[in-house]
Amino acid sequence: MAEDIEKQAVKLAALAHPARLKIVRQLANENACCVKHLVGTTDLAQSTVSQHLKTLLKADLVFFRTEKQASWYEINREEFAQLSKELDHMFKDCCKGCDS
Amino acid sequence: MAEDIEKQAVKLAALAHPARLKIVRQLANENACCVKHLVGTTDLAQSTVSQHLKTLLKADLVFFRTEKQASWYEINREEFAQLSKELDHMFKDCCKGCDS
DNA sequence: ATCGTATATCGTCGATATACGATGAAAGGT
DNA sequence: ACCTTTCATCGTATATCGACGATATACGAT
Repeated sequence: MAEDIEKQAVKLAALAHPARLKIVRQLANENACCVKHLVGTTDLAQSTVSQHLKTLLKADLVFFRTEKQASWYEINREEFAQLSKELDHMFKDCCKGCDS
Repeated sequence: MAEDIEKQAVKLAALAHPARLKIVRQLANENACCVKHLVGTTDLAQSTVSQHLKTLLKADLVFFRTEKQASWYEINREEFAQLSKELDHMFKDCCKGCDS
């Protein structure tokens, strides 16, 4: 469970930045985007966007695949659903001592 | 909506730390705790715990009241429910272009 | 082979976060 | 009055983040 907390923190940290939230929204709307497209919608440098995507990828919040020269990032809806559920569970007092 | 994103990011950032997640769990289980008690359960210095609580308070994730010499921090369940809902909404593609 | 396009990574730097101990304020107990 | 308990804040040291430009890599086109 201690590891669970670490992973939760990593996921939450990955989302705790306006630029990454915007990227996630974009991905949610289009399902998948290549980097260039995201650069266009965020007005950040390409290297910065790449960095943010790496953060999201490390947190397993997005999928990655390469197609020709382009890299495609796709939203991982399951992880979001899971995280939302965990958050919902966290604040409920229904599970005193169950440590989950 | 842009402000919305900022506030979301602040809340998520407040949760994006193992120590604060543990504190929140504790608060969820006991509804409210004083600082000393939280210090006991986190093996961090008292000043560090106070600092983390300040972060949670700034993000409106907890309530604060003082009673005698003690400070009581109480979980704000509504904010958690709201955040969970927003997270759930975020990854769904049901709202293309609705920007909410 | 060379060029252009799309990305990732590196190096850097200022800003922010995290931890601690020391100090001080508020309130209760002796 | 004095001491203890409880907590917040300050100062400091260190680590991590977030941004950029520069550079490296991969690959298709010419």
